[in-house]
Amino acid sequence: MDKDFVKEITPKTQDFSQWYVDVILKAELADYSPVRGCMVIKPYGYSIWEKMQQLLDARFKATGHKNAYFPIFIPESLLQKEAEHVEGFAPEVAWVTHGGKEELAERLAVRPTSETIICHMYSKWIKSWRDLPVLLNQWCNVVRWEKSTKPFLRTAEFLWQEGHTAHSSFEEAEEETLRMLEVYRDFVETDLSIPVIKGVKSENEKFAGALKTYTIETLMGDGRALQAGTSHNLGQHFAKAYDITYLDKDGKLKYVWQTSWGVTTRLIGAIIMVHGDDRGLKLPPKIAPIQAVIVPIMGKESETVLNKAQEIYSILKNEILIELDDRNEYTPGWKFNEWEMKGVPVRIEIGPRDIKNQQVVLVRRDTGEKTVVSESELLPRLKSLLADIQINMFNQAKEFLNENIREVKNFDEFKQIINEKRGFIKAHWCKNGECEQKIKEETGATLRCIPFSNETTYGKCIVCNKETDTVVYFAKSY
RNA sequence: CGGGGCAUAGCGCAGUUUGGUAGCGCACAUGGUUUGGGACCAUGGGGUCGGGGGUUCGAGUCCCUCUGCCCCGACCA
Repeated sequence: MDKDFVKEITPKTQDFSQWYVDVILKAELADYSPVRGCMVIKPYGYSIWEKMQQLLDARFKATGHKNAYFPIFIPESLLQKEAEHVEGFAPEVAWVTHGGKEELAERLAVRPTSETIICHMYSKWIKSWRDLPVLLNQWCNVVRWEKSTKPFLRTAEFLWQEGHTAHSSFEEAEEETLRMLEVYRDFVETDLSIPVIKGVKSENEKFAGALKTYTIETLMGDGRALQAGTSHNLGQHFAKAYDITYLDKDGKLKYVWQTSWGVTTRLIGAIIMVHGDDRGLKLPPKIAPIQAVIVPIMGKESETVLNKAQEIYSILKNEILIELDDRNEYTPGWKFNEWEMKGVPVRIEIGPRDIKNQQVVLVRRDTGEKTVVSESELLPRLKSLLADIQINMFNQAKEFLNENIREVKNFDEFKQIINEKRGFIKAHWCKNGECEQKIKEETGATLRCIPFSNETTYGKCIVCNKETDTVVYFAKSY
């Protein structure tokens, strides 16, 4: 029961990167396109994104945000107003220089992110303290001319949501930044079953133009970290560059305080790399476009079996996301493999034997465990099974994360673990950028985040030996 | 952008050393038998051998060049 059922997928342990690409192609999540660095998200992959959109959008609405849409093109002059921001994004901006045959008077950037154009509009819209806060979100595509790409994790064009808010005080902006980080944590942990580490980015790693960047960091199956979502407190950097001012209650003209936050289709890559196994994708029920699939085992009594399968399908379809695989050209075994590859959380088998006993067989994708359930109890059992899978997948991933967080006391130990085991390394750090840089240069690991924590432990910076109370996470990352 | 590898049917490959009729497995189509972990038989369709240029009577094969993809670094969600 454990291996060799799916020959088309390279085993994870043999070549993790190849395994990842195999799963994407075999599960029909995406395909390569004729455009360098750009992929096609196929219907099955896109339906996962649609579920993410639903689940996140509901949370954004619940926290008072409204959706809007801003242009994909940004005039060069507008992009250049915030110095740090331009410098950060300049190397990966795509430019439109012509409209038809006419050369444009001013080049247009294809948005790498929308702070600049949104800030331009905010400066027109915001006049009074009564206009604040502004709480907007945009679902769109962005383009970053990346040098090396990988499906979902890093593509030249990708889909995301970007929240952009404006507030009347630092405290309020900070509160919003942390609120949305918590929304992301809740979404990723509850709905995607992926445990995260919440924290703040170092000065070197923060978003270009931000005051502070908060992050949720996750760990992939090969021991590399992945930034799963970020929330930025932009301070007044953009407000000053784009002249976003309002007249406050006290009659004084003041700059607004801003935030921005985003998650992307990269999260689909995270689901694959955190949960997937040698048989393919494994989807947490809450994000699965198909939560259960009915595979009828037809044989000689095909009509009876199919009728029963259809009857069960029509009852369940109002309750969960379910599909009936009544294709006659494939054998049950073939279908089992196919749906496992696609990560469907539960398979329902119905065959002649089951009909005789008024039962069905439930098989869970996360553990492979089979249970026989009487037909009358099917719905409640199925619902509790889905809930159980959701939690079990989180627990499995959490266990893996915990096993792969290692605390080190010195740089030698650090290097050894990065080379042999990867994962997150917890270490004391003196908050000096040079020590951080040295670690990056000598090991390839970066400072992923400074975790939120109420405990303070004193120790020595693993690079310079200076006494410090700060413990941070390092890892090799995607 | 540096280092390495690969490119022949939808996919995986052989053929390249030694130039001489484009092959195999899977997938696909049709018909039949099957169906509780990738069934079988029969018949059939599908190729500018990644693109361009060159050498040659003749190039998948030799030479030059461009492009794409994968892996490892640097840069990034």
